[in-house]
Amino acid sequence: MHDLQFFRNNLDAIAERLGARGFRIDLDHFRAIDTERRAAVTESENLKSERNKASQEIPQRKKAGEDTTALQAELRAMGDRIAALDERVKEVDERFRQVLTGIPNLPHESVPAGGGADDNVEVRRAGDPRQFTFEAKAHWDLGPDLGILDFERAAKITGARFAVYYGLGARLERALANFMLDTHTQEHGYTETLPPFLVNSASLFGTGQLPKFGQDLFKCENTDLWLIPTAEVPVTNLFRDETLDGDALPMKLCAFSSCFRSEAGSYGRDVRGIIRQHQFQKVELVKFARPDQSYAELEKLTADAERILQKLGLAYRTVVLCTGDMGFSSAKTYDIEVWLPGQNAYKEISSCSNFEAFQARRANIRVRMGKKSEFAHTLNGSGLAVGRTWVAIVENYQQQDGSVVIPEALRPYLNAEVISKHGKLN
RNA sequence: GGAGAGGUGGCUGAGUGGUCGAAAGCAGCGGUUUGCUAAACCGUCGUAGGCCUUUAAAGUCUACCGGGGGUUCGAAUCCCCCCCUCUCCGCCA
Repeated sequence: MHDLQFFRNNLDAIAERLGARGFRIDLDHFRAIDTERRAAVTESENLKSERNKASQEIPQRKKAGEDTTALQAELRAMGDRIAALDERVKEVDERFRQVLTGIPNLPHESVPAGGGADDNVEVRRAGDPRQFTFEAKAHWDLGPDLGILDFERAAKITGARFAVYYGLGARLERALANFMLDTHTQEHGYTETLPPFLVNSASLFGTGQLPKFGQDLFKCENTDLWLIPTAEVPVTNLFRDETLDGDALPMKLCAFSSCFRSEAGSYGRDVRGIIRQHQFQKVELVKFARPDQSYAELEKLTADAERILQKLGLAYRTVVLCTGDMGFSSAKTYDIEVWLPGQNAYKEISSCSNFEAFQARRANIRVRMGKKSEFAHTLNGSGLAVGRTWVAIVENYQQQDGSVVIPEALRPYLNAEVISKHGKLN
C-alpha cells in the first residue's frame, strides 16, 4: 500500500512508473473518488463538530435551570443525519480503500524495464550445466523408479499436484531443510523461527496477498484461518503493529515451513513432477531493515540463498526481474534459477525481494530512528525452495543406472552417499 | 468445550455517562545545574484523516482507551456479539 499523501501529490509520476510494470491506473477515476471521499468526510466531520459543541452546552444549561428538551430533540435529528452521512463515508471510503490497496508497489529505479519474463536480465551465472554421457532423465521418472516418490497414491489419498516420499526420498527433503537452516543460522546469522502454518486474514493483508489474491490460497471453512502460501506471511507479520529499534536492524529471521498454494490458473503448467505442487516445503529468509540499509541487505540476502546452491555444487543463474514480471508487493526482485537437466532449462528456485515500506505500511511495522519513527523496510527470499532443490539434486546427480550420488555437503545430513533403488512397498 | 478474571498511550497504571486524548510514575526528547558521569529541577512527549495553506510549518476540526454493533443530546465509562490473555475444570499430542 502506498502513502496516501505521497500518492495524491505525485499522481502523474506514479502512474508512469506503474505503467512500466504493466499496471494502468485510471487517474480520472482515482481523482474523482478521492474528491468524493474528501467531500463526504468533511461534511460529516463538520456536522459532528457542531453536535459536539451543542452537546457540551447541555449540562451547563441544565445547571442554569433551563429546559433542554428542544435542544436535545434537535440534536437527535442531527444525529440521524450524521449516521446517514457516516454510512456514505464508509461506503466511499471502502471503494477508495479497494482502489488504493489494489495498486502494486513501484519498481525501484534500478529495475530494468520490460513487459514479461523474456525481458528479465541475467546478472550472474555460476557453475556449468553438467554434460551427460547418457540421456538424463527427469525426476518424475527417476523418483518413482527409485521407489522414493509416489504420485499415484498421493492422487488417491489427496489429489493432483501432491506427492508422497518414501525412504531416502523423504529423508532427502528433511536433510535439505536441515542443511539450509544450519547454513543460514550458523554461517549467515539468521535466527531460526518456527511459525504457525495457518494465519488470519489480517496477516495476509499485511504482506499483500489479500485482498487481491485470495483465490491463490486455501482457506479453512467457517474460520478466518488460511494455510500459508509461504512463511513470509507469518514471519513478516510477527512485528505487525510494532515499532522496532533502528539500532538493532537489520533483523534476520529464517523459517522452515510447508507452503500451500491453490495454483488456480496454472492449469497445464508444470503438470509433471513436483515442480508445482499444492503443498511444498521451503526455507524462507526474512529481513527487517532501515530504509537506508534495505538495498544492501537485498544483495546479501540473495547471496545467502545462492550460497546453498554453491555448497551443493548446483549450476545456477541469477536474474533481476524486469518491471513487467515483478510480484505485486515488490520494489525489486532477484530470481535464482537452478539448472535442471530433466527440463534442459534453468528453473526458479528462489525469489528474493525488497518490498521497501509497501508491506510495512499495510502491516504497520515501524522502526524507531532516534526520536522519529518511520515505516521499516521488509525483505524476503527463499533460501531455498526445498522441493525444487530435491529435484535439482536428483536430476543433476543421477547416474546411468538411475541412482543418485549425494553431494559431499549433504552426506552428514542424509547419512548416505548414494540413493539407489528402494525395495518396492508391496 | 465449561466456569471465573482481565484487555487503557513505548511500559506500569488511574479513571464507571459530560472540557478525558485520557491522572500519576517510568522510559524517551530538549534545557538548566555540573570538570565528566550520575542525580536534581524545568519543559516536552500518541496515531490517522479532514479543513486551511505553496503538497512545509503553524492553526483548527474529526476519529481512535482489544474489534464490531447498540443505548444516549453526549460513551474509555452502560448493553449485546466477537477476538485475545490469565486461573481452574474437561479433553488431548
